This record gives sequence, C-alpha cells and structure tokens, in this order.
Amino acid sequence: MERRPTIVDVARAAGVSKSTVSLVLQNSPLVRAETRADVRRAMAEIGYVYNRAAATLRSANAGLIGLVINDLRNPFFTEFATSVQMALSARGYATVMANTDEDPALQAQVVGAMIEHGVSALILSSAYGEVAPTFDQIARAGIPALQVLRRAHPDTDRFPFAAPDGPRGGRLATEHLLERGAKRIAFVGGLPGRSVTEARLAGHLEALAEAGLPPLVLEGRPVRAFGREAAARLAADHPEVDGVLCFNDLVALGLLSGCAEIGRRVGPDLKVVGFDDIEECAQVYPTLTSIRSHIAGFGQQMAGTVLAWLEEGVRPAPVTSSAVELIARASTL
Amino acid sequence: MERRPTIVDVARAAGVSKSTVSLVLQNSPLVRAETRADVRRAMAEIGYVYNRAAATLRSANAGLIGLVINDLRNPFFTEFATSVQMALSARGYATVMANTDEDPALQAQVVGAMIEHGVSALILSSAYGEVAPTFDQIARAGIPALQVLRRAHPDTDRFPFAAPDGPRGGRLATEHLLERGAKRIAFVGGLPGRSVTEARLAGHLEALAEAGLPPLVLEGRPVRAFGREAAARLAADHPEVDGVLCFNDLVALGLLSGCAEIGRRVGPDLKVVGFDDIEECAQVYPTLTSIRSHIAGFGQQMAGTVLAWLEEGVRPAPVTSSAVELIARASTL
DNA sequence: CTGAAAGCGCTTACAG
DNA sequence: CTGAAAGCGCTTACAG
Repeated sequence: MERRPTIVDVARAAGVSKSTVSLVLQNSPLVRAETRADVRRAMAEIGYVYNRAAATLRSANAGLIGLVINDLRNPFFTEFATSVQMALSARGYATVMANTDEDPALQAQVVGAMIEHGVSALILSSAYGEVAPTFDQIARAGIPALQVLRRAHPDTDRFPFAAPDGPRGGRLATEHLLERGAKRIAFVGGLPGRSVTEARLAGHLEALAEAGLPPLVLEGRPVRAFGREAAARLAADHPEVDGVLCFNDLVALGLLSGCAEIGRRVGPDLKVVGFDDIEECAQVYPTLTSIRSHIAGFGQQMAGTVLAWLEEGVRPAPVTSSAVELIARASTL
Repeated sequence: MERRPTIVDVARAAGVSKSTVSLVLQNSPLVRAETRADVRRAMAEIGYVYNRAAATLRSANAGLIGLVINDLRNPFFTEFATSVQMALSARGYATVMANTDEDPALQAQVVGAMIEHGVSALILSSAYGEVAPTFDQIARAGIPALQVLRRAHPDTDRFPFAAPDGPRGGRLATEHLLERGAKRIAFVGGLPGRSVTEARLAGHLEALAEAGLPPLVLEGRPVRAFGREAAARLAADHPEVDGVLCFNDLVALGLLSGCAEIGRRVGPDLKVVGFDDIEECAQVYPTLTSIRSHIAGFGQQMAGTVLAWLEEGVRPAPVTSSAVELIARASTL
C-alpha cells in the first residue's frame, strides 16, 4: 500500500545517505548548497512529509506548545489565545489549545494530556482553585510554563507570571472618572479574592482614597448578565452614583444594555469605564471608554517570551506587568 | 540526570515484561486484573508519563485532531471551536487549533504543519479562495477531513460537509418578519458568492417570492461595523424598510447599535432578526430575535462524527444539514 | 496470560 | 561535506 515516504526514500531518490537528508531537514550548514537543492527536489518529487513524531522521539523539541485557557468563549481570552497561536505558528510551532471552563480538575486533566503529547512548553491562563495537581505535573515534566493574566500559583520563580498592569489600569480609570466630574464612583463586577480583581481594585481604591472619596464595590461574575443587572441595582440602591469602573468590558457592555433598558443615559447621567478594551468597545452605542490592555500585542509578546525560554534558556522575570492606557470614548462624555 | 521513566522502568518496578506494561497502557483484556493493578501502582510510584510520540511512531493514531478555523475571534466560531475541542478532550483526544484569519495561504501552511505533527483527522472551517493547496495536502496524507460551516471545496464525497440549515433559517426568519407585520424586508450583510451567504439568502428569497415581495439586498462584511453603517444607510436610502434579516448576529448587533445612535426604535419602527443566536443575543437591549444554529451542539456532533469516521470507518454523508429554529425576542416585537 | 525480538522514522555522535 | 550504526520509547506479532 501507499506507505508515506521516509527519509530513506528521499535519500535513495536523491542518491545520498539518510543522514544527509536529516541534515537538510534541519537546515544544517554542513550540507553543500547543491546537495541541499537535490535533496529538496527529491522530497518534492516523491511527496515527502516530515514525521515529527519520529524526530521528537529522538530529540525532544516537538515543536508543540500547550495553551490552556480558563474561558475561551470570553472575547478577551479568545483574542489573547488567537494572537498567541498565530505568533507561535509564524515561528514554526503548532499550538495544542484547550478550554478549561474555569474548572481546575478539567485543567489538570488537559495539562496531563498535553504533557503526554510532548508539548515543549506551556502558557497557562489558569482556572482559580485547587491548582496544585496542574502545577505538580508540570514541575515533574520539567517543562517551561508561563502563567499569564492570572496568578494562580504563588511560586512565580518556578512559574513566572505576566499580565497587563491591573493596579495602573484601575488608577487611570478612576482618575479619568474624577476628571470628568464624577462625584460618587462604584466598582462593579469581579469576584473577590481573585488576582485580577484584587489588582484592578487596588489601583481604583488608591486613587479614590487620594481624592478623599469612599469606595463602593458591587462584586459579581465578570459577565454581561451581571452588568445588566447592576444597572438596575445601581439605579435603585445607589442613585447617587454617577461614575462606574467595571471589572471588565463584558460587565460594562452589560451595564450599557441595562442602562438603555431603564432609560438611563450613559455619559451624561452615568459615566462608565470598561477594562481591557476589546474590539466591541468601539462598536457599541455609546462607544465605551476602556483601559486598553493591548491584548493582541501581549499575546504575541508571551509567545516570544516562552520561545526565548525554551530555545535560548532565557527565563522570564518572576513578575512582569505590561503597559495599559486609557482610551476615552463617549461613555464618559 | 532525571530521565523521564519509560515502560522499561515500569516493567522493572512491577516485575513484569515491558510488553505487559504496554498492554496495560492499552487497557488490553489480555492482562489479569491483579497484574494490571500492580503495573498501575508501579507507574504512579515512579511517576511514569506516557510518551505518545513513541506510540504514534509505531502505531499511527496520535490522538491528535486538527481544528482549522477561518476566524477564531468571531464569537460564533469561538463557540464552535471550543465545543469541538472540549468534546474531543472528553474522548481522550487533544486538539491542535489554528486560526487562519480568512487567508487561504496561511491555511495551507497550518494544515501542512498539522499533518507533520501527525494529526489523525481534520475539522476545517475553511477560508474562501484558493483552497486547492490545502485540500491537496490532506488528500495526499490520506486522513479524514470534515468540512464544516462553509463548503469551500466542492468534492464533498472526499471532504464531507456539514452545517446548520441555511436555507431553512433564511426562510424561518423571513416568515417570522412577515407574520410580525413587516411589509418591506431587507437582507443585510454577507459577501456574495460565499456558500453561507448563498444558503441563507436562498431561503430568504424563496419566502419573499412566495409572499409576492421584491428583494432588497445590502451586501457587506459580516461584522458589527457593517451593521452599524447599514442602520444609517437604510434610514437614508430605504426609509420604507421595516424589517431586516441580517446575515449573522454580529451584523444584527451592529445594526442595533446603529439604530440606537440615530434614534430609530428597533421593534416598533424596525424589526430585526439575526442569525446563529450567539449568547449575546439574549443580553443586548433590545434582545435580539435570531435563528438558533445550536452551535455548541453542532460542534459536539462534529467531534463525534470525525471520531466515528476515524475510529470505526463510518464515513459521514457528503452533505449534512443540522436543524435550526427561530428564537423570537424583543427586536421583532 | 507473559516474554523476547523486531521495527516505526527520525537524530546523533563518530568516522572518514 | 557524507556514510554506517545505534538508539529514542513505544507497539506488534509471535512463541510459549
């Protein structure tokens, strides 16, 4: 039957040894240009396809990176994951991707599967909770693993962490609301005790304290539905609130919908700032002021970071914060 | 150095031969329960991790499925990809996922990389355009490949195609608009000549013809920004239009924003139907009537279909349409 | 039910 | 620059 051709077949067709073919495959400078061309031609002729499984078995680097995401349906994480994957692809790596739906047990399982598949490194936007099983496996496998966006495991020496600067973003947003004349500001959405919530809230509370204003925090799931609910709750329970910093854009977009529903004008009556600046912020009405996390760029950077670690042994700093900036739009006019 | 343990180490620890270990790994009924337990215990003790690259080299099925998506940032495709990936994961398969950003050349490249990595099968929501390089490679590799959502390659005998029922959805949406009293209906968004546009439009035009109404089609990119623009264009150029079927939910959501912007009331003044029923439809204000494609269920089904093909040789029918239904909400009240 | 042997398709020293 | 040989960690018949 039509067995897939191997380097032996290529060697025969090109009239060289299989070692030479292997060297050509690795772009080794040891092979003469002419020989290289002969070999390449032979490959094309007989339809040779490189078998990475065999190469992996012998060498180690499988050219596979694992990407684990807590919520791939959330557009923020989708944008991140997509930009990581495309950057890795451009560097010749394939990406095994898995959504964990915020479930640490499922996360441990998919990470185990990825290790079996021989991923050379991992990028992990972890679920919260019992993450020991996940990280123990990674430690045993001894592969580079980068924590991104959420600091789920405290040992950042072993598992370096990188994320957009949450405290700075919280501060910028709050200062902006104050500049635009807000007198009573609420922080809406985000679950307590989670690293992202803590970071964003910290900057917010600092700026608020400096302005001599008391905090008002409405905790909640970081989803549209909560934002929508919050619009009604704010109007009913805290009518004096005239400025809102949302935990993320989804909450803010939900809040916008909720305000439209109850006839509250966003901008004049209630100033709203989102967080992350996903694409939709510029498309809704009114357009949404947000803290830009430059998530696509951040994803590309993480791809570069993990490959530098893997290929050149450049271990990233334990903690890295990437720059954020405020994008002012109609929701705070 | 700390070499990763192999089946030889397990065999030694358990006091059996490595063949036996291999059989245990494959859950072969040939091994006695007691022996199996001994082996499993030994594995746990020495921290054995299965090396799939080695297994693949010898056997073939790598337990890896390739998932190629034209636009992973679009929430409709994200939902699809995520549900496929999670269903595959539940069946013990890992997913190599890649976004092609609608670029057929990039698609050919990522498909080539996936084949090198030894994916056992492919699920492909293809880019449009020059897809021959993509499908030629797949044919040469001789692996099962399922076209989903978009019929990019005409040879559905070789590359079976499955998608939610576009004509039926187009018809249901149009009939609903008519029932709700719309007298002049436009179809907004979708690029001409593409399989999805053609399918949805076909059902729409049929239903319109049966009602004796003339068509009005505004072609455009299937994105929010186009929908937003379309709101203004409709108001200016076709003020008589009182019902709109959008190519997809993104266009419809953009249209809703655009209507809010120009102060046109969706529902009373203009009835709007989206297509696919992504999660956001139930969250916006006003809530959006849409054709539910059951995309998560569809994704799970596709995972099952490709595994049945791969594992049991059950080749799918050349063309499969999955059921759609209309979900009526406030945008057509 | 278990063991010994060959082989999957590469890469890696090691000679030449 | 090129070739012959060993070996990566499994699975697969084949005996027993």
